[in-house]
Amino acid sequence: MEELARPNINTTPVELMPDFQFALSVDCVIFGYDEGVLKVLLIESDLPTYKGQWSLLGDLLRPDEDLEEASYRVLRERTGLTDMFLEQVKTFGAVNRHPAGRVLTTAYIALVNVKDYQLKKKENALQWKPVSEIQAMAFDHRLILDTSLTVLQRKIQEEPIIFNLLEKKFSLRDLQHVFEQILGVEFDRRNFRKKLFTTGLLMDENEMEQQVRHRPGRLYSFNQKAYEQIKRKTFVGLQF
Amino acid sequence: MEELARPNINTTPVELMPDFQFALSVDCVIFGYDEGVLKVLLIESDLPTYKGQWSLLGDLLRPDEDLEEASYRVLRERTGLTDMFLEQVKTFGAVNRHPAGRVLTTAYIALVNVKDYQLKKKENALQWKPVSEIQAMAFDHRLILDTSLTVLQRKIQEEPIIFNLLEKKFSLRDLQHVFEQILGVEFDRRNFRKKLFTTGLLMDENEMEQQVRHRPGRLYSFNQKAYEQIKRKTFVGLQF
DNA sequence: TGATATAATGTACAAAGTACACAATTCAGC
DNA sequence: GCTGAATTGTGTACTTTGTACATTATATCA
Repeated sequence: MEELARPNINTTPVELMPDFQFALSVDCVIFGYDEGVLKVLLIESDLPTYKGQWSLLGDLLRPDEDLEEASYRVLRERTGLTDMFLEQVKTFGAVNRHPAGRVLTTAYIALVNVKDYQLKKKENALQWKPVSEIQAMAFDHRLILDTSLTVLQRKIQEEPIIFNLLEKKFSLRDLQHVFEQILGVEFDRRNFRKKLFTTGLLMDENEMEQQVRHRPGRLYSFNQKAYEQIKRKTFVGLQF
Repeated sequence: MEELARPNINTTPVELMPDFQFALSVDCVIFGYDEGVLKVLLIESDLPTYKGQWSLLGDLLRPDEDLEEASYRVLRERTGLTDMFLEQVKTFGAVNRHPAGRVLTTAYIALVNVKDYQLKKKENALQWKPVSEIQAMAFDHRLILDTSLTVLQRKIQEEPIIFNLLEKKFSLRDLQHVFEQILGVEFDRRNFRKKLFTTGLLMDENEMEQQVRHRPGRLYSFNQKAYEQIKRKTFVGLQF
């Protein structure tokens, strides 16, 4: 029971000025699915310590800005996209994680459809890198990426967020391949279709794939309304 | 694409001094299971804004301290406990969440066995409150509590962390009741037993309950070694 | 028109989840 | 020492979900 008499921020009025000595940043782990491969959007760092290494897209939090707002801003400034799926993952607070001083960072996962986003030529330092090919990264960004990928793997099994990686209309083959890429497993095609159809979350668009060099498949879209109705019945069960 | 030329913390060497103007805190949502009820350890606030309202246990992050370390320190200082289950939940960063200035807070969930912890008389502002009876709280702590409870509900279904709330040796009745308290559902007793036994995570202690006014039940403990071996086979399946 | 690539479909079996009832044991109170 | 109250411990039939697996159909390309 050390230091119990010390003024506490939650219980005692204190002058905080000497405590305002941290910087905060947000880092966005922007996932995209492109040509059958899970990729993440990275940028080359110019910091002396990490010259030429890949880094996540992030920026400092501003004094008048919510954390959520900051992550949206980074996404918007870097990709031009708005309205993408974005969710907080974790805050990384190791003392020496940033060479400029005590900077803590809150990581966000974003899921974007790479077809909605064309890389600007001016931003040639930005690159979609296949997740499986990424080696070392600047700062603790490799740890952040690994953590985010684990969270993504869990979340796509619990909520139908994976559709954010695909175009509005998609084939079941595409859908299955995204799952397989992210989870690192393979599904039986017939069982996968059966499972997905029984969720009731797929809406038949009555259209076929175009310009494929094989028999075209039907196109489906995510039925948001059906999901809103289903999701109230929260699942309870033990699975460890 | 606003402000792309602006120096960026991840890519460009910048002088950060003017950006170090945030304070950080950790807040611990300390759950305990006591006499059949899920409780959380709270403290009364003395801040003028929240006089007399209940608040989570938290403290300011120190300049030389990892986030994790800070949350362990709060737990240790307040409860005298070490080695409890502790896990980060989320960081709350609304601009006006703290009256003293721009203070962001990272919430941690802790699971403790209340039998290990006896409230000190000096700390009479501390109290175990049944989660179901908590109304308004100081700051955004009600939001933090609600978020943490949701996370706890998810996590106890995915990992065998619930044993942290019980004594080393427990009856299946106790175990079932903790699950039911946290999840807000009721299980069939026979099916619950069957399910738990087939996990292979219960070790029969060959002891019986003492001093109960009914037929005593067998006591079990959590088999950590069995879990270490099982958990490699990560489960894959869709359940939305 | 033949080769290649993938779509679409169903069934049998195994595993897991669910619903449900009765005898046995301990203590408390008389 | 008997009775009532509370709870333990156990099994089976049924339903639902998951899994393994092969054939025909349709489009493009050469």
